[in-house]
Amino acid sequence: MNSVNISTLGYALLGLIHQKPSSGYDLRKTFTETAMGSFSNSPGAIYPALERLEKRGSIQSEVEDRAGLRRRRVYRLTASGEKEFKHWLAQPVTRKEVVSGLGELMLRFAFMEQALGATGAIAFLRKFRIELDAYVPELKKYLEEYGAQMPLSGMLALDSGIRNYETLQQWCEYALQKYEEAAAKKKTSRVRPVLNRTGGMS
Amino acid sequence: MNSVNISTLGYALLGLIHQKPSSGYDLRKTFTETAMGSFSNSPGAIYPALERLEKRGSIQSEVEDRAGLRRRRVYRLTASGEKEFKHWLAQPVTRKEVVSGLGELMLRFAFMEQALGATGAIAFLRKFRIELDAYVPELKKYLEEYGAQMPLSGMLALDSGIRNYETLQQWCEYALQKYEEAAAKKKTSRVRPVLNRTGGMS
DNA sequence: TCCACCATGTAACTGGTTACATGATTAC
DNA sequence: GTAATCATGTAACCAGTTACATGGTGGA
Repeated sequence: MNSVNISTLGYALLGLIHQKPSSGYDLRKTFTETAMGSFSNSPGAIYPALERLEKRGSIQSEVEDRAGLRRRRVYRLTASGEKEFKHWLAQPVTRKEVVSGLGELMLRFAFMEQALGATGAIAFLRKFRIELDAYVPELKKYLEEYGAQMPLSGMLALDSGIRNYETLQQWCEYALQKYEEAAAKKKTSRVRPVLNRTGGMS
Repeated sequence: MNSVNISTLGYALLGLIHQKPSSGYDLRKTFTETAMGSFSNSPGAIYPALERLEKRGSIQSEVEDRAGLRRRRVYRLTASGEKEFKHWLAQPVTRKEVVSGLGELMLRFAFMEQALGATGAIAFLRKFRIELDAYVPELKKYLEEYGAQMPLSGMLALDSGIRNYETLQQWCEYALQKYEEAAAKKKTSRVRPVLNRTGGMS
């Protein structure tokens, strides 16, 4: 538990390593090949970030020396790293993040279930919805007040932002519903619920 | 025309100064009070950014010494600054920006009309739509392929991203329509079109 | 032989964050 | 006199970008 903060990239790495012990190369591949493309896959970002995390004691590495292939340094979470990761996940959704940190917010949510379970995900969604419900009317009011004196493209840009937040509101409802469904299934069948693909995701 | 690149914040400043010559304090206020809240309003970001822009010759300052109030340094665009600004605006919409630079993209659009006119805005929207139309199916395919093996929250996070891009597609249509309307009005009435507020923005 | 892929690093640079410093004016 | 607002700066720190370096393995 060092004093310096962990960056968004750092948490993304913690989350992926939490899923499965990985090497720097694995992580880079994840960033290039999966939908996490918003993160940089450059070695100059990832390897130093891993070093920092190791230095602060959140992860620890082990060199895997396999015949043939080049040795790879595989990282796994330490107990304190897992604690930090969960603490990050459990952070309440703030207004500030809703305004300018949506990416990190969604990252948190993506990792949430695996580390905090459905309960954590639901709590997150509820708080998120509250913040969205407070923010959207403000944006609309702003558009109404100043829209007329803006050039059309400025007005439309603002409108685009509002639409995005409204879409998030709808998404919150949808996601909460999905969790309710999953909970109901669990209750009746006593079996780990399989994803219900009816109704079409997206 | 220095060699170093201008950051997103730099372009945001150029755009605002292009609208109206401003002091650092004015610009900070804009970031705190308007919908441009995603930019930092900290003096440690803005004043150095203004200095850099001035050093490279994109803006130039003049100290306004008004009786009573503290002197303020007011910046305005130079000819070369305006050229750089317009060049940035005219940049084609790339896949990369669609994936991880949406913020800058919308910033560009917001400033577009005022500097490049409706023609520029329309060209932007068309290219944007093409990139979105190419990207959205890829995301959906990815969700279909890997969604089942992801935890529900991961799947939902991805779904949220897809919804956002779909909303942008719809927004593109809407925006293009608005520009067509504006063009039609201009043609028939030969008057600078007033914003049509019917149909409800957002 | 040379390319593609596996795999890890380093070094220079730079822009943004946080926090502190300063000082004038207006209103209470 | 003191708080709020106007107004501009500086300094330490740090993370990420770009680009380069290195080297092993397998296949064409």
